[in-house]
Amino acid sequence: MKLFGANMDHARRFNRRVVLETVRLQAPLSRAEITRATGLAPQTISNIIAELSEAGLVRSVSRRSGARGQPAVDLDINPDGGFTFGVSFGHGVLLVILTDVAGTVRDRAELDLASDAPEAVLDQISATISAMLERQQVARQRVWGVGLVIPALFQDDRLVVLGEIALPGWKDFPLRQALQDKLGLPVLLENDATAAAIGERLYGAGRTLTDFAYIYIGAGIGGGLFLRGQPYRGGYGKSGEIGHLVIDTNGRPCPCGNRGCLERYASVSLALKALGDIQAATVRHGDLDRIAKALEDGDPRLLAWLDEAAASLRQAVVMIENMLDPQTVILGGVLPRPVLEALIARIEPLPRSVSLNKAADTPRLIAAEMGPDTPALGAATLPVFDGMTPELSLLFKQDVVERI
Amino acid sequence: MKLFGANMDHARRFNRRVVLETVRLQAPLSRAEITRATGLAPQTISNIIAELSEAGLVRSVSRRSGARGQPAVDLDINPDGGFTFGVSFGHGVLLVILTDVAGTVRDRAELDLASDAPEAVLDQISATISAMLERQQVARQRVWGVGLVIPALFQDDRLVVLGEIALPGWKDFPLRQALQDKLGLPVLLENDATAAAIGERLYGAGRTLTDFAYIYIGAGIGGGLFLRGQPYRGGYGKSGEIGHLVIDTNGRPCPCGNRGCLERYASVSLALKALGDIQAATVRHGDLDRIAKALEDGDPRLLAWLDEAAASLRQAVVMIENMLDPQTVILGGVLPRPVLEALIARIEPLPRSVSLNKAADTPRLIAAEMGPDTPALGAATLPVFDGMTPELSLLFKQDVVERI
DNA sequence: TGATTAAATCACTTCATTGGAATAAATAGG
DNA sequence: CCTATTTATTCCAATGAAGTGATTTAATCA
Repeated sequence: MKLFGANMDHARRFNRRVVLETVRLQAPLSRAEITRATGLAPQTISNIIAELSEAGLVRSVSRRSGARGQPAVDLDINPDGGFTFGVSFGHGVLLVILTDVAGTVRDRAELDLASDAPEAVLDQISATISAMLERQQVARQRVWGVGLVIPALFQDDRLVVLGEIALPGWKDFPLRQALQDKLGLPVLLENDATAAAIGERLYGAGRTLTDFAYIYIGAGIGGGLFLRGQPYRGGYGKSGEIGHLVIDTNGRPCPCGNRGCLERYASVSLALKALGDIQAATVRHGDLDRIAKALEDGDPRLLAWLDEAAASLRQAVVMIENMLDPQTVILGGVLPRPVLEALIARIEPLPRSVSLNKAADTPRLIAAEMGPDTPALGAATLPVFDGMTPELSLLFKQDVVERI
Repeated sequence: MKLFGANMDHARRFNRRVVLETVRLQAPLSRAEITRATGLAPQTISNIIAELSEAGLVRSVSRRSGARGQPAVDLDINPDGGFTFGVSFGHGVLLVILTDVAGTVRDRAELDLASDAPEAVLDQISATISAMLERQQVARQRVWGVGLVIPALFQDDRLVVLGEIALPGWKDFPLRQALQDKLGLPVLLENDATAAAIGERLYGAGRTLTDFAYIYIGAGIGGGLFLRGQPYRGGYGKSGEIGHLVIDTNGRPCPCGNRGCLERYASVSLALKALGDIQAATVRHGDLDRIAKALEDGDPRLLAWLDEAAASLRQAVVMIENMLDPQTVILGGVLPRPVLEALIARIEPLPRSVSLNKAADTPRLIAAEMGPDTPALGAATLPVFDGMTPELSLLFKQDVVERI
């Protein structure tokens, strides 16, 4: 265990990030307001803003008027300050999204995967990204990085399989490094749930939260944790495997070896099975629309699944609350919004937990704001988070790419 | 949400703590070794050590020889650098412990509580502390603070009750502030499980760990989390309520309103009930010896309790692992060591979880090292942790007492 | 004994934040 | 319309933290 000391340079970089994050969350705001928000001296803010403007990350938007005194110049994040790609695949579909640092989607491509082989998939990703840069007239050096999301856990960039294997052939493939080498851009690898949590934190329901748990409903169930303003990946990088929380000791057997795991009751695969889809191990194109349609039609098979999923998720929420006492629990994933809302309606009211006593204005369970593109959107936020978020410990890491 | 900027003074205080923590964990070591461990410049370390020696926190112990070059001067923590008190009560007994900053117990007093009224208890604590300072010839200004542990959760220093009330009459009493005013010393309040986790982290089984969960077996069951090298208290300060993890959906009803909570299967109270103690809601003097004796005698009632407790704890461990992927889970509390070991032996082997794939040299479940005085010992570590641990965020807090 | 090696310190430099004074640009009030 | 007031921002020099490079100290090695 090595503890690193701090120096002026660390403080400098940390402060740039603090200012950037403050602007991001509270824009539009003036230099004077940043001063008050950060506790730094006005002169310091002036210097930092000058630098950030120079770098094209922050821009002046307007002069305020109406109040006394010299009118404040409002600042916000310059969307053209940088771009990131978000890539997700694993549902038989490859989704590539180009966003700017303000979180706006600039381009989007949805393709059928040509092959299941790792090399072929990487080629397809690379070609799509190059075409998109060309089409949007974005220079490669203005791209902060590429976020890659796969529905699995990993440790040191290698897949870890618990239970059934979602992606055979990928287990020992050095995915991140291979893509990074091919693209010449920094690549960040993350599991779907954690990426979604980061996305909600940057642009969605978790914007102002520091501590929350994200329950991700995809083909399986995943969990992403955000603790003390940072994603929590656990001692070995595999935290949030809430799909295997045991909901019913004598319940359905699970490939993981236990019985009654959450994932055996609430997942998109199971919803599809309930609707009569036999090959529902992976979620394929159009499946989500089918689920939305079934809800609209009041299909009793879907409603039965909803009830069962809600009952098991209710327990999972209480367990998470009792263990972590988060500010809130966010429920999200690939489900269409109406289905998600129907699910939440059925989960409530929640039973007692430590969260009962908290301020009444924070609901215990809320819906994620990103839509069904969640995996790719979450992926796209990874480089932004990595380059913007102030956490001194980040600055000691060797491989952090500094954008400021 | 307010984000604070850093300045040189923060870096300074942070680095003092980094050096102190490095010495604490790796002593004896030389200035040159600290340089290599922290990444700071030799001159910086020289300056910092000079300061810390001046303040009496670090001392030179010996000159090394045998190697070439100028012989290194080994340093370690000066035990006389500071003292802390640890106070626990709530088992009908008041326990006060005096330790130095190196973690050595200097004095210890175990008293029957004269009364259950808050004011009377505080008077008794205050008198005991004064007498102990007198007896050990320690000046009050050399005391870093007083740690106070009670077997309950709180939010903003006020008790939060979930289920049965352990300490009637205390609910809205401003415990921490009242004791602090009475003693003229900083008082830190913590729940039993988190304090025990901090204690294990500083001096026990968690010394070299950054991420672990502590399962505390007392009258009830509590949990203390240590994540990224810091105690995790949750969004509202009540994390770790693992006594109410649901182990069996259709199990025994719990006063919290749910069924099958862990606390209904594994706790000292239940062990005592199993041994025929009718009034076992609170654990009283001598009860723990009785349990140890029952194990020695092979009392079948205790063995049955052990089996049941082990089965439920086994599930809890797996849930914690799947949710947080900690480096390890530490089982501790007030149980006598042989009983604790018998319990762990019955919990193993653990079923599958994400922790299966981790390095084989780290066991998934280990026993805490502090003995039955755990609550008071954990309490005593609170001021040490608060004054020594390097975490930049701590330095932004207004009420942190700086010892360096 | 002199060369070599490593630890620790001395004198000086670097640089991000800071503090105080100065400047700019609006409103409020007479 | 003019002046006082208020607030935002910037100029300039000061502060104080870590860092650098040369130097001193004290051991082993040959």
